[in-house]
Amino acid sequence: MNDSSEGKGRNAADARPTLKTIAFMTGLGVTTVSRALKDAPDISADTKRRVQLVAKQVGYRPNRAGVRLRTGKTNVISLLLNTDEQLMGFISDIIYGVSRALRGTPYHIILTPYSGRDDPMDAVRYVVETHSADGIIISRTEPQDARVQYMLERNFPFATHGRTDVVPEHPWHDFDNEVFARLAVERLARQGRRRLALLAPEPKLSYYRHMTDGFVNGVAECGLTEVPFHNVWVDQPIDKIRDDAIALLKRQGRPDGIVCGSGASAMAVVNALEMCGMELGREIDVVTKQSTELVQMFRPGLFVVEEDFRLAGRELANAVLGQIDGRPLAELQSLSVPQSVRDPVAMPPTASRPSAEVETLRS
Amino acid sequence: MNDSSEGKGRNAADARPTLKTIAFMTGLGVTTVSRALKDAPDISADTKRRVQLVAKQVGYRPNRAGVRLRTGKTNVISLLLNTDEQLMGFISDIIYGVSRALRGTPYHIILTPYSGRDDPMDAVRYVVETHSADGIIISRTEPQDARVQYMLERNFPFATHGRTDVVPEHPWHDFDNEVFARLAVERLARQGRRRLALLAPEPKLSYYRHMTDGFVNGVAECGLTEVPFHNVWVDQPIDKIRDDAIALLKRQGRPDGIVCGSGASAMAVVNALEMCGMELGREIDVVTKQSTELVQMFRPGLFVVEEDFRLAGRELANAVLGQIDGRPLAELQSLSVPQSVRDPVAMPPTASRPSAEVETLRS
DNA sequence: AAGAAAATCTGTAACGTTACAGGTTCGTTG
DNA sequence: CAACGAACCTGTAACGTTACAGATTTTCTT
Repeated sequence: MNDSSEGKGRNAADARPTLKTIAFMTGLGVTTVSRALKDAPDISADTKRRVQLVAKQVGYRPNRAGVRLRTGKTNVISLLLNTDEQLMGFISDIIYGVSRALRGTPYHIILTPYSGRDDPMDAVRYVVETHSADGIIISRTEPQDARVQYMLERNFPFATHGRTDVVPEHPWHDFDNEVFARLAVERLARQGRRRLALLAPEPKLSYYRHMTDGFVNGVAECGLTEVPFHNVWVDQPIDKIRDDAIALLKRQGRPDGIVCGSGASAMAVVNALEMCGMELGREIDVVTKQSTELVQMFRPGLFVVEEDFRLAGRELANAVLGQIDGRPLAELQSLSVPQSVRDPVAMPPTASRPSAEVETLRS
Repeated sequence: MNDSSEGKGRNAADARPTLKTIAFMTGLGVTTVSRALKDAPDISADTKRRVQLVAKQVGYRPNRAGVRLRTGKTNVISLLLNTDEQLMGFISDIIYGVSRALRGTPYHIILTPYSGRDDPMDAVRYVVETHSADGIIISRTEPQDARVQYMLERNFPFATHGRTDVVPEHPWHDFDNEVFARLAVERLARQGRRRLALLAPEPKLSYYRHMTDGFVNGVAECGLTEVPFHNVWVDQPIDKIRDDAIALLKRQGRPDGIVCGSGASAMAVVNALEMCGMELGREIDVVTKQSTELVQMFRPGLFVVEEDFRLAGRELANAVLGQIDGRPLAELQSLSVPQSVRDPVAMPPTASRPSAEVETLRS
């Protein structure tokens, strides 16, 4: 036994206990304590129990800096966030989901924000180069996403919110925007609407294609007409969306149905309707995504499809963790498929809220 | 010069450069390099320049784990978040503000979420005990906030979103809810409203008192009547708020003006109005806070007061940093005072948005 | 010219952890 | 009874950094 082990460190009550503290208390070596705590095979069951008991008693918690320095493991997941105006709406839900999935694990969540003016690559590079996290979660993926390629090349664990076309494949979670758009179109068709417009995401993003595909196919299958509504995206400033929507509604063959790719943009569209003196549900119907009940509460006349960002956060977190643990790719990819469009709520207060109609499929 | 310094570490191109790398390249000792990089007085200007040049060339970045282990400094600010349903709305803005203020500093943001079911103290204790951050930001303060007392006793740097009555004082940022409520009441009075109700925050929170004080005084000064609206709080489930609001509006002497302590709750209230067949601006007026333009866009008939959570995030971050740097308390407390109520927007599209009418006073 | 002081630089140790390469003890085998 | 192996335990070194207590050289003083 190392006789100086008690003299040096202030093992008194005030300081945080370390392996050394426990080693001293149990009369064991530091190495033994370390191994006992991680249930190594070459430590006797007896010793393990003893060490673990003492460790719990004194409230031992491994020093993250020590572990990180020695092993390189940070026990951190980095959430890369685009902190621009309209994009921040649902991130709180994603955060919630991620933090829920990380509960009970040693992982911390660290935020690495970047604004749209920066190169999104910089943030990724920073985390990878300084190894300031064990895994990364990114969103707003593009079909050929440079960040994805970068991380794949460097074998850095990550998961994306949204699919990509990059090969080889990688962990992701996605909402099925194709199904969303098709459901929306079909619903509007059943309402008797014939001329539909789509407020789509930014064209460079992966899910632009999904959503427009679903929309276009739906329109074709239902024998409807698409009213072009271009150069506007769901995450542009809402003033701009509103103004463009007004222009759209004042055009010659204006739409009698609009599909909105996000809750916030739907607000702008509804605002535009009002300004044009149109009434939701009469001259026109609108289908939108909603991630919080607020959207439909504020505008009972809207058709909505639920998108659960908390679920997305959980799935994403589990995907990165799975990737870190080397689990097979198939388990790390999941698609959340909307099941139906919820009708506008009736004026008499609906007491109970229908449960979310979304289920997760694993590929 | 340590001749083995090149043999051991793989100083090749792939690995991250460390002090040792630079020491080898410059022919100096590791200590000298360390000191040169932090501009220590006992290093010649010449050497400093040389070292710093090389460091920049090779892209040196101090290893956080090394620094943290040696010095105890984590370079992390922990944001404690209550991740319950209605509370998450504006956190993305706070995060934005915090991350903006931390830009260019070595600080990272780490999230420490807790749900309402947990003791909020646990999260604080965890961070303080494991020293997993250099400073903490908390919100939802109570007049005698246990977390504040705990951190004060342990001399742990922090800042609160919301004031407390705890002595000694501590760094905080707050929105002046008293002024908000008074402005709201006065505006409603000028609209000719006589019977006002307040949808206040949870009574145990600090700002419950501020807001009710402002409301009650305003009502008294304007010679109006308060319609009691109790046992409902702004951050309760919005179904509950809506239902209670309906009950309120069906009561005998129902209000003709309502002040809402949050944007989300205002949506519930407006929804209730509709269900009771009342029209915003005719039988009744509503004043609410809005942190995003969406509120008024979606309901142009609302009176709103802007509350800037991004500003709050910035102020809070600067307050913790200031506290860590030992700056005087006076610089670490700031109050954001609303200047006026913005009137409902006219139906013809208002092109330019009036600039935020909020300024920050330092005490 | 000798000594002191200033200006620069450096090695050692330590922060807490774990990989690795031994130790020691004891029971078993031939 | 020597040799072996299994079962357990342990010390050393290293991860990258910085505080500290010297070294060494140069520049003043007197």
